[in-house]
Amino acid sequence: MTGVVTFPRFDPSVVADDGDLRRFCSTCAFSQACVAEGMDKSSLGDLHMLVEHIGPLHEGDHVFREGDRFDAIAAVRAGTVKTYIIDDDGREHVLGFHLPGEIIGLNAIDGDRYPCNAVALDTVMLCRFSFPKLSTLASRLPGLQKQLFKLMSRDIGKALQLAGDWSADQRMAAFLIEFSRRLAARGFSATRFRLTMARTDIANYLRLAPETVSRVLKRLQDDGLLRIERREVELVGLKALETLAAPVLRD
Amino acid sequence: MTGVVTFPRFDPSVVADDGDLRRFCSTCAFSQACVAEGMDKSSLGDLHMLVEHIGPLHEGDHVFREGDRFDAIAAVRAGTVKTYIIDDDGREHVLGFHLPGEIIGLNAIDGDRYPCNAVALDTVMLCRFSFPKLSTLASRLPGLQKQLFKLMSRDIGKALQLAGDWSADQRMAAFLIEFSRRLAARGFSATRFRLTMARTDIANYLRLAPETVSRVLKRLQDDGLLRIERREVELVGLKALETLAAPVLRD
DNA sequence: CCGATGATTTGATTTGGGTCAAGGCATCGC
DNA sequence: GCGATGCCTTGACCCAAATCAAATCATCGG
Repeated sequence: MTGVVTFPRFDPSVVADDGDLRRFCSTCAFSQACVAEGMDKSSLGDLHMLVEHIGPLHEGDHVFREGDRFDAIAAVRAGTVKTYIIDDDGREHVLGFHLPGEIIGLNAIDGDRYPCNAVALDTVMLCRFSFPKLSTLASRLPGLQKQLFKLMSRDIGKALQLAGDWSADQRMAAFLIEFSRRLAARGFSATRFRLTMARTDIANYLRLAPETVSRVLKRLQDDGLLRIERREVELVGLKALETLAAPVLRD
Repeated sequence: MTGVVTFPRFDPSVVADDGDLRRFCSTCAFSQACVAEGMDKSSLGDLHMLVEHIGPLHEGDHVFREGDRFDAIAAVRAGTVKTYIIDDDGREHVLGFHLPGEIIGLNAIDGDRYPCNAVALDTVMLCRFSFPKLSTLASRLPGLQKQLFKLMSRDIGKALQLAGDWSADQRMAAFLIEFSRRLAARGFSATRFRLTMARTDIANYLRLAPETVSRVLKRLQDDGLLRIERREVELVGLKALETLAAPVLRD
């Protein structure tokens, strides 16, 4: 890969310096989705009443840690959050990467403590929602309730997808395609982007060794399906990658 | 294993012949849990108003199939339900086994069709809850809403557990211990029980080959951790099995 | 009882991905 | 600039579990 490729990047400072975070939040994916699910727009104010704006958090800062008392879920507003656990042998298991508009903490609702850690991979802004308050509000706003049900249901499906029995190539392709789609849904390029996480994180997410991640990426590059240089990725053979990922993503 | 061991078994006919299914349902785990989450007992009637009793289904009967229009979740009242998908190569991926008191269909809420199949492994009785009606009711009954949130949150955690990177022995031990605990919670023996599913089902659930399941069980038996004869199991070394399963179950 | 059928076990062999070890290559503080 | 640091890649080798093949066992219809 010659001539350094430039990638569109989400720049949190655009938001952070905006001065009116509430205005941003009113257009955030979570609020929008609630409205899409039938929540009256006039209720957005109620929802925003209980939002607490958090951030900016910097790379390595934790949103919460395993064992912390659970009292709130959070919508990522900018940046990437990694959720993970450390097992008895000190191995890290990455549970997910969370992009702007996505919710973290849904797996903590059952139980009074967070069952995992959440750490910022870059500069992160969050909307924090007290969960007791949110569920009280959800009783009054069916659109909000429905959106919460949907989000949790989706997370079950995503986790089961990850749990499936797939080859290293299939896992990697599915990861790249899914990441690409999530970026595209946020207005970024589906074919050129920057990975916000280290190879080790990808490995721990896909349950592979970092060496395997490296080798699979090299193989996909040699086969002309993608170009990758450090964390900059270009998906050249999007179709072929989608075919490879199809059984995992079920589409 | 000489002298045939007898195992306590859940006999659905006891319920099916009871004649008053509603009475049974009023004491089912789901309703009880809603009350435990703060739902007023006087609201049990409202909940039962929208229950539709299904069954008995027999071994091999499907509760729903992938692609069916989603309109209801169901609480297992008796028997065991297996949820699974078939991938492009015709391989079966088992998503879960569901015992009395457990809910199936929660991963279908996001989307208008069931994303998986659900089949009876033995004689099954179900309580069917229209999901639109249930969520409407949940708006009025915070205890019910809370219980639904918790159940879904728990399912996310369970799925992520299954997704972890564990050895065949750890997976098998975790499966047995979890199954044992779920039976114990329903008043059955924690150490002697009958597996309601085939080796192949266990294999497809744990993402192992059936031959591996067989070999792991043999090894655990040779090591004195359990005795198994066809589907009858006795957990002899419960402590040792729990130790083996601990990193998976995180306890 | 008997053959058929499907589930399970057992043995032999293969292999995908892990582990170990060694370099390469950006980035950063001094 | 330059060594230190951490991340990433590459190569050699190994192993847990898969695959392939075949035998055993339980169940069941007739």
